[in-house]
Amino acid sequence: MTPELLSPTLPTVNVEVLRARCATCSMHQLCLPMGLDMGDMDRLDQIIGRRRKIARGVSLFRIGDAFQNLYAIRLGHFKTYQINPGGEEQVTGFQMAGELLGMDAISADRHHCNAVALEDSEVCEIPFSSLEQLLGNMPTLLRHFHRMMSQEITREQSVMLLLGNMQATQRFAAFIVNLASRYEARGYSGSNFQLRMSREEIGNYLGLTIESISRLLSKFKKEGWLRVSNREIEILQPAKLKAITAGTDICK
Amino acid sequence: MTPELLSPTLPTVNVEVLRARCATCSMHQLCLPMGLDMGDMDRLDQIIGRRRKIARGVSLFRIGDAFQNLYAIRLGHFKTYQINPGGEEQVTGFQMAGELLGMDAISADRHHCNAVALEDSEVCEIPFSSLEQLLGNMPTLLRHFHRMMSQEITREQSVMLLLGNMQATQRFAAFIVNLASRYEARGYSGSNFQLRMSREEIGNYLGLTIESISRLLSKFKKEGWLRVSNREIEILQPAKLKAITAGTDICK
DNA sequence: CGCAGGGTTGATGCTGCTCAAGACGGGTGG
DNA sequence: CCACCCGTCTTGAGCAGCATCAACCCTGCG
Repeated sequence: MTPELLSPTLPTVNVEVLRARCATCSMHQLCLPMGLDMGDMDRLDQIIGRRRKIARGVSLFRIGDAFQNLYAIRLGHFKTYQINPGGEEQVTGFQMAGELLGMDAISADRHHCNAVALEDSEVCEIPFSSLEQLLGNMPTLLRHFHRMMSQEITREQSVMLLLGNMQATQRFAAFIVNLASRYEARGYSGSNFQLRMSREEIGNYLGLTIESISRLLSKFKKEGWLRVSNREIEILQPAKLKAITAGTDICK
Repeated sequence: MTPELLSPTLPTVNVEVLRARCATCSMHQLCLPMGLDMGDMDRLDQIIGRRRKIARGVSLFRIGDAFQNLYAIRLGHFKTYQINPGGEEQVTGFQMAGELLGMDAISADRHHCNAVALEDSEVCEIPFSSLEQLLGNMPTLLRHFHRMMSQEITREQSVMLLLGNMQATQRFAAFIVNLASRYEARGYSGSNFQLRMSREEIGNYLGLTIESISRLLSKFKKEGWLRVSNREIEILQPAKLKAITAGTDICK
């Protein structure tokens, strides 16, 4: 692949593989290998299966699929959603690079949600049985894996809080603030970013309709808290948004 | 303690300790030791700390407490709740015997929610650092622990679904059906049981007010789906409740 | 140019919240 | 034993926040 990049004077190295090692991945400080030394990171690398490209709109896994792998997102964004018996979606989360997908499948050996790429993305396939073996021998990895699972639990608890007792304005502010902080943690701007999801997906996630999201965006724009253009977001008053999220500022 | 129970002709055995072993606990087929052989169960027993009694209304842990232990419920019921910045509670779950408390604290070494006994209860204290060491040497235990964490994730996802796109009637039916199935899994009646939580706690959990819960109970009674007397519940039409939960039956 | 998909805005209505009053049940003290 | 009280629960009336329905706009694309 792309052989023109390989100078003949250099030793032959498979570029794909090189690119794909944990040690050279920009997410290794957030992702599973966090805190591992080089030796351990190599051992982890060895069990990781394919690095797969997932095109926008394509499913990584679906409800009911047999559980084989966890997936670490290298690049891009995903949404996960469940289907209620009436056939309607419920978005349960938006995931970005450095996050792990599929942990809900461990309990029953089947996936409980669908995961779809919101844009062209890349993931690392982590065969769970191999990972579990490795965990037995690598306390640092074990610890970090538990932290990631636990993080998923606390993340969901905060969504429960959001859905259970916040008003629409507060929910939406919380959503924006949450995205901003996650981009910041990844070294991107926390004040300028693009929404990778549609209004409909946001509304579904927040337990609101698409119209409500649209109105909220208009209002946040009118109030001067945000600059909005299509899916482009600029946060103009981060403190205000945080205050609304916190409920300090009861502004409808 | 209770020396009158110890016949002088039998070898002296500490009754408290006997009572407290995993192997003799009625919950060992649901709880952490599930699937362990006797040897492994003994090793697990050895790391387990105190068996503590928690009186009704007393906190097992609070938000911000340093994380030391997970807790397995031997007996009784708990609720977990978060506090939003406005000081209001949001109940995030009700736990019963055989379930594990505290897994959300692994990620940050601090508890993220409060856990309060809904009635006089008993828990086993499981020092997490010891548990993690043990997990490295006991693949079966490791597997089951991951299943339990994953179960917590899927449980919360289904609450998100409930809060995100169900109507009040459906939420409440889902709540009752969920309780029933959990009692059944524990060998209790799935059609006759007592609510251990107040109307207010139910409402808070389901994102509804106490008045709504009260009205829903009255309605379910009037429709002949439930018999209700104070906190005593008898399910008269389980199929109906399941249909409402599933959304098959759009009955408001 | 026309179309499709996504987004915005307005008018109206319903579900569940708020506020208020009263009932019930269990516990306490006279 | 009754009177009283308190917390919990029930029921009713009115209201508001968000959903629903509908029309329209914008943008990209064939």
